[in-house]
Amino acid sequence: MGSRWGINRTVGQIYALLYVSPKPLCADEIVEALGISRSNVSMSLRELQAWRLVLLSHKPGDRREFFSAPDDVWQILRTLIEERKKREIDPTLSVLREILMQDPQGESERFAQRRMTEMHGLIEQLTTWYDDVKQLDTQRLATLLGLGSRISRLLDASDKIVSVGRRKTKDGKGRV
Amino acid sequence: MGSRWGINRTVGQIYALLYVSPKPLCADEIVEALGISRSNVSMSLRELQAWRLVLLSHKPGDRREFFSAPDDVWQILRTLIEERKKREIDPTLSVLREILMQDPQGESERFAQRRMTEMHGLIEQLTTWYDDVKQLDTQRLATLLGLGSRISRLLDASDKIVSVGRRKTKDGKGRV
DNA sequence: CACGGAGTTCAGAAATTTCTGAAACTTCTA
DNA sequence: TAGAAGTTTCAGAAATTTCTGAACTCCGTG
Repeated sequence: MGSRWGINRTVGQIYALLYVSPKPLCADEIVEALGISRSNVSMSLRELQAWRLVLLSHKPGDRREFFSAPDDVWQILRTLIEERKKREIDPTLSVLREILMQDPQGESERFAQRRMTEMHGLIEQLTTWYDDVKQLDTQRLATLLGLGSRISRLLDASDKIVSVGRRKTKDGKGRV
Repeated sequence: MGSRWGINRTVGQIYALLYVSPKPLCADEIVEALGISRSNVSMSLRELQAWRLVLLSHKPGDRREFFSAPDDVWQILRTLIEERKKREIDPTLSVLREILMQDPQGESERFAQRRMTEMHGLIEQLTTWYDDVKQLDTQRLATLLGLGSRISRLLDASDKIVSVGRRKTKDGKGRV
């Protein structure tokens, strides 16, 4: 299924298996379930650990390691996004910053820099927003999502809250 | 640079080139600039068109086609997200739905279905939210992003707006 | 209606990514 | 300290993806 989450096919398969499995699995159980090599499982689990997507557990008197996915899907999503940001967005941002440090040579360079400044600004706005929003607990996040189209009306109200500061709002409608 | 946007390296390079280029380019100019084969450029441009990421233009008395990226980065982002959703999220959702139609056989199947229901719910919540938010014009979207951490406080206020309906809010603070 | 420039197609080559088996390593136990 | 059970590593094999050159289509022109 969806193997375009920044991880490869096998890793995805293993994670899907752990996700739907009612109890933690050990490496050999995964080998058997998916028909892939032991070493592949080992490397893939290592990868999942690097992504902090799996939980490790042990049974008393058993040396094997058992793996499972977190219970909370929201938590999984948060981890996934956090890791992707770390691996993809952050490096992109710093490359962009480096380029923007240099002085542009000639007209087309200037244009290119302007464009990259725009791109940088966009990404930075998004990550700033994300860094804020990720602080919210899942409950509130769900409320925010559920708000949906009403968000627009609310925005108008917030224009006032923000611009007028702490003064009382007169109504919930807003302008435009 | 960032070639993990669901498109391949060359396509990314070409798009980056178009993005920073002050004027539309024709296929041969891209060949020359990037040192890749004509056929590769042709196929990559085709791909970019399929993603609706490029604009096509012509010069009078010239049969060649000229390509460029939209001026507005926000618009580029919107298109990118929309297309990825169409290609990745939507198919995932329908596969999930299909699976959830079937009756689970046995205990572990039941568990698996519960898990998939959770996943389905999560994705649906996110896409519903997205479908709403994408209606907003860029101006408002920027405001929403800029709101950042204040969003939390606002959420508490919105609890009231939503639950009390259209009545006037007493202050912008909220509780907690 | 043959020519040439522009664009496209596609089979195989090249590059990249992923997977495997065999050997090495680690711990625990007897 | 030998060995059993589990895990890890890694060089090369296999699979997949991407790229290319050569042939082809599609116009408009002289």
